[in-house]
Amino acid sequence: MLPNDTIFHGDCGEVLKSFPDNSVDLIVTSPPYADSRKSTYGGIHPDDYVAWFLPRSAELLRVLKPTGTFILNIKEKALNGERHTYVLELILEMRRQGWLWTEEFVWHKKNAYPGKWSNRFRDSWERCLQFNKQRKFNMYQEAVMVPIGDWAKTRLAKLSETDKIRDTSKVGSGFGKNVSNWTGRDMVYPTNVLHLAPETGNRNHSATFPKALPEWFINLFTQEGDVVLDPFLGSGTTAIVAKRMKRHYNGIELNQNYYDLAQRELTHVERLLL
Amino acid sequence: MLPNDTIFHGDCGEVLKSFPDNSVDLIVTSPPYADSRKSTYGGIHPDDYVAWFLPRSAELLRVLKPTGTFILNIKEKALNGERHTYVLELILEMRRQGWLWTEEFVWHKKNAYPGKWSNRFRDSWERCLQFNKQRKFNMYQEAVMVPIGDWAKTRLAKLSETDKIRDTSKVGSGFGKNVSNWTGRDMVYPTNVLHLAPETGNRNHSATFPKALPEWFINLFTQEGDVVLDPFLGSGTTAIVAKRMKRHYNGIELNQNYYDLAQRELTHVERLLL
DNA sequence: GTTCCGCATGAATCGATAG
DNA sequence: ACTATCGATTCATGCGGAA
Repeated sequence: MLPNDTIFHGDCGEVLKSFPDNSVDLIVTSPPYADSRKSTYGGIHPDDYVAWFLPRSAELLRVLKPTGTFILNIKEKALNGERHTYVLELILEMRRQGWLWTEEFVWHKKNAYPGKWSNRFRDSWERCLQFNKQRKFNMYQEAVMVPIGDWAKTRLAKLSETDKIRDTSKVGSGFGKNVSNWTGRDMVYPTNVLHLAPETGNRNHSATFPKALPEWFINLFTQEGDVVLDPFLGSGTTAIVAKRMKRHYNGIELNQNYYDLAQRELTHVERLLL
Repeated sequence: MLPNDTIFHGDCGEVLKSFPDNSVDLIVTSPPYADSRKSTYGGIHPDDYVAWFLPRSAELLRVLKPTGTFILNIKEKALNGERHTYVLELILEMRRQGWLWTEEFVWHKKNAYPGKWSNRFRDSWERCLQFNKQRKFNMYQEAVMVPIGDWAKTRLAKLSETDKIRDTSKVGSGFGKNVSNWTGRDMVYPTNVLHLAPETGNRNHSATFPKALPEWFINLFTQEGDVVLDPFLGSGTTAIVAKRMKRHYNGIELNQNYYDLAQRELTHVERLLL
């Protein structure tokens, strides 16, 4: 049996072995980027990244339902003046593993990390790779429809966290539907480019994973009561968002501090929702 | 000798052989996309694309100056419900050929044409892959600076004491800043995400390659008098823009109709410039 | 309660210098 | 020669306290 609404402390490559086959509707995660969070994770060298990731993605392939989706938020770093190729190689290897590479969304980060270099500009986008087990999968496009016009800037990016909490408690059906309630029929489907600002104010976790990102994919690929898994949970963003949206969550986190933090946050959120 | 301001009729794989080594400052092109412009180009199947492209990129590597840059505007198509992997494979193979993969710019097409599919949204972005021969290349960043955001007006109006010195981040990210460095700035450097609307008006060429795209890269990677090459010239956009910007151009086009069209347009532009 | 304003923060990368 | 560490660079946001 798949445990519901649980987070685990450990390496997802190990923890996932206790999960049953075909039990998760959506995996959405942002794994540790190569060599970047050295102080908190082991710091995997770019050259070793694919070999490190593949056993874990094999487990993810096993636990995902045939109609489910895997969203992988990742970006290769620049090394010796070049973009490293490990993400490209990862896509090719995951296909050999049995995954279908359905789509690549662009997450455009408006307030990207500052800096100036002689040979490149600031990197203001990341990949959100969509993988599936089969060509037919669950997708609820109506749940992420947006007002005609500049959808992301005017709606998604501007909603503050308190706005979302208020809306959730009032309507209780997730934030995408609320938007459609307000604006009536002038709605269109979005594109594969997402405009979201990373949250820079989080003092507890160095990696910015804005709530709106998992929220958008949870709306798009799941319904209420479905199971969302984040095998690299970090400070718990995905689980918190899933819980608020009335989905079941499962999360795995290796780092003790993040695990504790996620536990605390989730307890807090669950109390709020009662 | 490299001919200046000339366009050639033929396959660039052949025509380029008459070009001398190390003679071009910037190559910017949008090659025929796999299998998409079948009626006009032969239609290379996605599975054959890499093998078709590599001999041509080998010639491009030869003719490019060591300080030069190659910008390849390309996007893989969706086939059987998946994104095809030929662009990823092409990047890996071009590196084996000797290219450095310096950067991947995202061209966000704001007015992407509408459409609805059961398993994906509209594709509103394309890759602009930057390749170089060596880690040191010519880049004129000042030429593409953009106006600073509105935030600066209020933020920089009054500086605190910490704003005037180098203030190191407390979280150990190693990032320090001196806010007073920004005062008096009107223009800032852009990021690696380009926001340009495709031009819809050109009925003569099936691929939309807006003038602003080659223009931006010509500004960034060349100075007046430099040589710009487009080995898949199409209706001549790159050559026309280069000419207007006082760069020398060379173009190659296989299709007779596009070749004639580009000739006519260029004659017209050159007359205007006199 | 609402708006305004000050301020810390961030999945970064390169080149130089040191071991 | 090859790796490790360190300093320099600089944009836009959301939060919290003040008005």
